[in-house]
Amino acid sequence: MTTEFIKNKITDSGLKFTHQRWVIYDALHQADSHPTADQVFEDIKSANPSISLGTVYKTLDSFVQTGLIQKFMDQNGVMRFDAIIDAHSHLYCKETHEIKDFRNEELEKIIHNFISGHKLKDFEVEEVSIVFKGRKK
Amino acid sequence: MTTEFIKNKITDSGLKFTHQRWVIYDALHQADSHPTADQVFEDIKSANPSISLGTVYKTLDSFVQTGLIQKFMDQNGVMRFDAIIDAHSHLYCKETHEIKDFRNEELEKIIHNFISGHKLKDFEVEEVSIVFKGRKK
DNA sequence: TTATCAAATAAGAATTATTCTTATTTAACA
DNA sequence: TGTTAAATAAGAATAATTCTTATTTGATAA
Ligand SMILES: [Mn+2]
Ligand SMILES: [Mn+2]
Ligand SMILES: [Zn+2]
Ligand SMILES: [Zn+2]
Repeated sequence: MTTEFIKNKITDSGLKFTHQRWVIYDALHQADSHPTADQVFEDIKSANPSISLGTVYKTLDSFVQTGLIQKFMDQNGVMRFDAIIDAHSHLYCKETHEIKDFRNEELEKIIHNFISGHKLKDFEVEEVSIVFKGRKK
Repeated sequence: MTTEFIKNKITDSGLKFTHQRWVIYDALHQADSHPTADQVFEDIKSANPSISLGTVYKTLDSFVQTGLIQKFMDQNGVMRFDAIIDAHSHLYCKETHEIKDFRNEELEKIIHNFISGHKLKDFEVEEVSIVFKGRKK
């Protein structure tokens, strides 16, 4: 993922291109876990000593608003950010609080079929969140 | 659900029976939504003016510890409590933040089968959380 | 029934992830 | 290169939850 590619991602979504936005997007994209705002901040602050945590929050949130990234709450009430935007599930480890992606087409298809076949008359489903909770071994 | 029945639930789980525990369990059980600790507190405080919010938190948590109730995080990072302990899914309204139960045996069976058929070698699944996010109409 | 004591509660302080406010800086564009 | 709206840094404010401690209470046994 080149600097130019990231720059285009950001400008295409209608946001000004800034150093902070580049660094934050890059850090999130390279993270294999699903970092919190604070973890992103820790990742980048040694190389960017003047960056502020408030900016990390605000920037991540504008990325969410423009559809560049996703966010969701974890079991501890902390926001987690995800550079992957297409439908996928998560494995949550109750011990380490790590969250790993679980991509499985069959599961996505099963759920999609289930929703199509069970239209609820008083609720419009927009997205489905599936979290497998347990512990890694 | 009689007072005696609630009392037995509480004492059978190894907890002392107290007025606060009775009132809190009763309030949660009567709630059709999935109330927050603060909502439970609001529900009961006019009839129990000396009860404290800290007690509501602590009591709900000991109910969770003994398996009497469940709890989970909502999308806003607020704990929600659920008197229903068997497996079921939830509908989350993005507008009102209401959470409704969605009980569907077919879905539970589909998910159960999926897990049995896809044992992950480095992760032990203990529970599955399925939330349909959208809006009520 | 009454005394005992571990457990539960009330009150308020502390914690912490997140949001808000405001002065300063900067990217985009004319 | 100057203008300006938007972005940022810094720190204060917020709010759900947890923690601390003094007081009260439920369960048990004398
Ligand atoms: Mn919070
Ligand atoms: Mn919190
Ligand atoms: Zn993910
Ligand atoms: Zn429920």
